[in-house]
Amino acid sequence: MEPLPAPPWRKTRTPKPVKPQLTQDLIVETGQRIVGREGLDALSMRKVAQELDTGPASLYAHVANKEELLELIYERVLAEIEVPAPEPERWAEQLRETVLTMHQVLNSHGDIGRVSLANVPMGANSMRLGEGMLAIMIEGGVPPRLAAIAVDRLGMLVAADAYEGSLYTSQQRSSGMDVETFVADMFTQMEDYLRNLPPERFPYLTRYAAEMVRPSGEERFELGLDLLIAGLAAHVRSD
Amino acid sequence: MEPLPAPPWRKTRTPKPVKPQLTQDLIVETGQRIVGREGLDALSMRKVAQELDTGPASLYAHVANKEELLELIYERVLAEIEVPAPEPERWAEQLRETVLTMHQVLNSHGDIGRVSLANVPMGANSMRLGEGMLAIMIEGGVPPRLAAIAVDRLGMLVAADAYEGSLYTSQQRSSGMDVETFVADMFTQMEDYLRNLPPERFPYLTRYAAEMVRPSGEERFELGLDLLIAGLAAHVRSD
DNA sequence: CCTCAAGACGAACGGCGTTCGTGGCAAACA
DNA sequence: TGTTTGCCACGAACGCCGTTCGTCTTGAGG
Repeated sequence: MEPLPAPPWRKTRTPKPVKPQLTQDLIVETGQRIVGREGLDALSMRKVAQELDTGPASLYAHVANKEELLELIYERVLAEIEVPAPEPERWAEQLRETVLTMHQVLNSHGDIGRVSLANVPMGANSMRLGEGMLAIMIEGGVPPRLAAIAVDRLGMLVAADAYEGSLYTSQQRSSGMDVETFVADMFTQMEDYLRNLPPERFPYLTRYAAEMVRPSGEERFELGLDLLIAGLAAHVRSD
Repeated sequence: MEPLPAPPWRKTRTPKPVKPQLTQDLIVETGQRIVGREGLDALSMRKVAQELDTGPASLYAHVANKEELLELIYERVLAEIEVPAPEPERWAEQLRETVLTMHQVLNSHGDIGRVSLANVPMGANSMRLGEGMLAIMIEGGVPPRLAAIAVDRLGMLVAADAYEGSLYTSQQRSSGMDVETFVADMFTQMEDYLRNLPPERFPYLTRYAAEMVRPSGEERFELGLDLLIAGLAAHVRSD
């Protein structure tokens, strides 16, 4: 049945407010919500469009392509992170806290951190964070050449960790189990696998299976971070 | 025109050797060749099949899915890497050399190293390398708990670096320029970008733009590696 | 009231990983 | 030797994906 033409005496109220106008902000926000809820791999232009009750082609008026959308989401998340003003005596702690905050904020938005591995981020907030870490290290006495590369390596550490973390969450998501039993299951499986390797070829792996498998993602990250900072610290006194 | 039936007096020689029988090895080798030539993103099941003069469905008799194919290629490349028997006095140098060899071998096969970021590798050669590094560190006096996590972090470092490297090569590939001019161009562009940031908000980035941009991928990798090893070394004496 | 640029969007293109069902062939069995 | 049986090859298709083209709508400026 075809819709009748509206009676002319009824004021045709504009049906606009039902569908809030499409803007870049709205698109980025929607993308961020999807990544946070279902992970980076689940983000597609089509899904963003669907969530906004439109077709995928409509997005391209506000966003150049998927890559740009990802960078915009990434930048939006980075905005949550603050960097302290340098206190030279406390440079190591400040650096540690800053990177841990990055790690924590990024991981609280799914695996969005992976983005900085696929594109070299150049947005305002990436620059702000880079500037902040560089300042902390240089004021703390880290040689500038070292500090510059350290910024790069620390960013990589955070990003790679987000990637690794995304593996487990995606596997867990598709397994249907709740997080705790899944993690427990996986741990015991991997530990068993290592422990049952042929001990004559793998004496160390079989012996230290627990040490390989047990530490949580957070412990691993902190330890890797501390190793890096310790390495930096070794260059402060002698220079 | 339909082919005539072959005259019965001609010995019908089996046309087999023209198309060497499909095996897993052949598939993996072909995949490895494609990754080495065009990069990981260019590898598709369809392309492998095409290179073998068949359809994509044929591959699934020998390989469970794309992920398994990637792991098999990765394992095949790892086979080229040897790990030395531990000499406790030289643990740091041995570790450094081993990781550098990993980095170098993996990078000589395109960006195949990225695979270990997307799946936790569990193949024979991954185990062999893990065992080797663990042995070197523990015999050198690194506390086992630390050594176990270090294996993980070092693997991540190599993988993430392969990922980062793949960005530049893919961009360079699509730009059509030769490697050197592309790298030179990109360096000056990034350095200019950093140097021309508003200096009151970014005093350090503008001042140390050269230090941020100049070091080559190889220098960055070695430096990050050395920082990690230095961090490890700090734990050897005191334990 | 007309013009015209910009946003919205349906449809389609070419690609992807994977599955289904069929067909043929060679080895195992009778 | 004749028959069965199980495996491998493969064409076709499904349901995704990012992106583009051309058309339509709409609202602001002249």
